[in-house]
Amino acid sequence: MTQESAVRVRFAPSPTGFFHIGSARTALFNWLYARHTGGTFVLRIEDTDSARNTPEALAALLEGMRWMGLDWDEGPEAGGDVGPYFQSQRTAIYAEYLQKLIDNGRAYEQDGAIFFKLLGERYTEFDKYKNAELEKVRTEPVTVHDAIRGDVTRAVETDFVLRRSNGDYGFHFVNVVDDIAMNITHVIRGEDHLSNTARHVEIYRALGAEPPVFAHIPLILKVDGKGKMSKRDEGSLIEEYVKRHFIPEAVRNFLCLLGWNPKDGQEIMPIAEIIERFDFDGVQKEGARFDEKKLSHINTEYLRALPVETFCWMAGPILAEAGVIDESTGEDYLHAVLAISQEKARDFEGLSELVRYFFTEDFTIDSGARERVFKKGEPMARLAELVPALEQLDSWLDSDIDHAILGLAEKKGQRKFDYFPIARLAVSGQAGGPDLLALLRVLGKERVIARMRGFAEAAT
RNA sequence: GUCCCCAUCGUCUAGUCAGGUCUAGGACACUGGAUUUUCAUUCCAGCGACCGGGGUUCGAAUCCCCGUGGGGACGCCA
Repeated sequence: MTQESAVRVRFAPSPTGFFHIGSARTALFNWLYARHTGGTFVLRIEDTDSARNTPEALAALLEGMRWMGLDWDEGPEAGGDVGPYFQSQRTAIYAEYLQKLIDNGRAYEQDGAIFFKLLGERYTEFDKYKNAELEKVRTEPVTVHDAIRGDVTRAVETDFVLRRSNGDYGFHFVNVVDDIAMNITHVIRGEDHLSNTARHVEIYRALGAEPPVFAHIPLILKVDGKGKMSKRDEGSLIEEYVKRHFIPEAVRNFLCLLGWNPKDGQEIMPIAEIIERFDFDGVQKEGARFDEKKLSHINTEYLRALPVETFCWMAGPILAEAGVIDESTGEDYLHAVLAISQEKARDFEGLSELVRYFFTEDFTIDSGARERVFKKGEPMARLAELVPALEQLDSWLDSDIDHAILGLAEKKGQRKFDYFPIARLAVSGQAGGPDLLALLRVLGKERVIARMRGFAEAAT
């Protein structure tokens, strides 16, 4: 695995300003394969469309890659021997390869554009889809050897544009030229390119180059409805998960599982293990539907597994951003709150609401929680008994509080847990949250007594 | 419309390539129960699928064909 290999894969996005989940997974699979084989992962920017390619768009892309933990060996900021890694800077190379095809007799000019010339008998046919008379070519069908799907045979029957009349080069051409010039050995890309591949192979052959190994991975489909997930769909942008404070390793782990699996049911795995086990044999052929419930589950697992120090370090900025804490918040107190909250949290997105009452006296009493607590027993009576009992305490450890409540219960002929729900409600306004004893301890005696008194007064 | 790819629980999937061990396994979600001071965790149980039809075979989720369904490609977009 760590052995050097000749494998060279590439991820060739066109910067649009967003990092689409499908692109992210294509990048991920390429990266996994490179790391698995000890090969080289190349990042090539397909920025031929100058109109929509901005520095911001590129930055967004690179940021997304970094967030996902996908490091590239060659490309922007990394350099490499076969650059430049921006298509916009490679026109001289394209011109050179195009000249080869012209010299070959495999390219010709028409209406100011340069077309690729297919080999075979020509005839004219009315094409229903394009609703026009078209010149078609009876070509020898091309068989593509796909590492995931096996042999796929498809014929290309119309000449296509290599260079547009405005001087820009077409996608199919530059894509192949770059892959040849960059010595790409494995092309791992979305299944939407499968039909284009025959065209690409034609170009390889015309250029006298050996086609790489192709591996077409399944597409990510909409959660509901038809078709593949597009940038307009909810949840389709990596940026969204960044904003919602998902754990990048969790998102990456989830994406690995969309279309690939290790066959033994293992799902949550350190990336090193996934790298070791990743191969084309485990890649699915069918499109996969994006299931955010599962993503959330994996994210929660990662969250709970975080070392408490890491959890605190990650939570701080999020709580600050939500206005739950500020510079005046004590380090130790914050740490204590987070330490008892981590196991109850599902995600960073909901953490702020989960812990808000720790940091303000201006919290509300949840009506649903209130209803539940008041459903049975005499909570107000219990609360009235509780306040003086707690007030007497000199020491405020979990065990001290526990003993006090237990003693009180025995004296009053109640059960210990007759006091718990109302205590929690009075100090937090909630019916759920961290372990009650820990919660009271962290809140501190003063605050607990004050809140309980306040609650009792408000109720009368 | 033409061509290409695909087809197991609601979803992600194992099993398909090398037919029997599959009364089809796991995970998410959902439901119920146990534990529990709340919430959650954990544990147990339940729900739930081989798209249809033909064939081949002693035997098919697995192989073949047709149908249907889903996805994709058919730009002087990438």
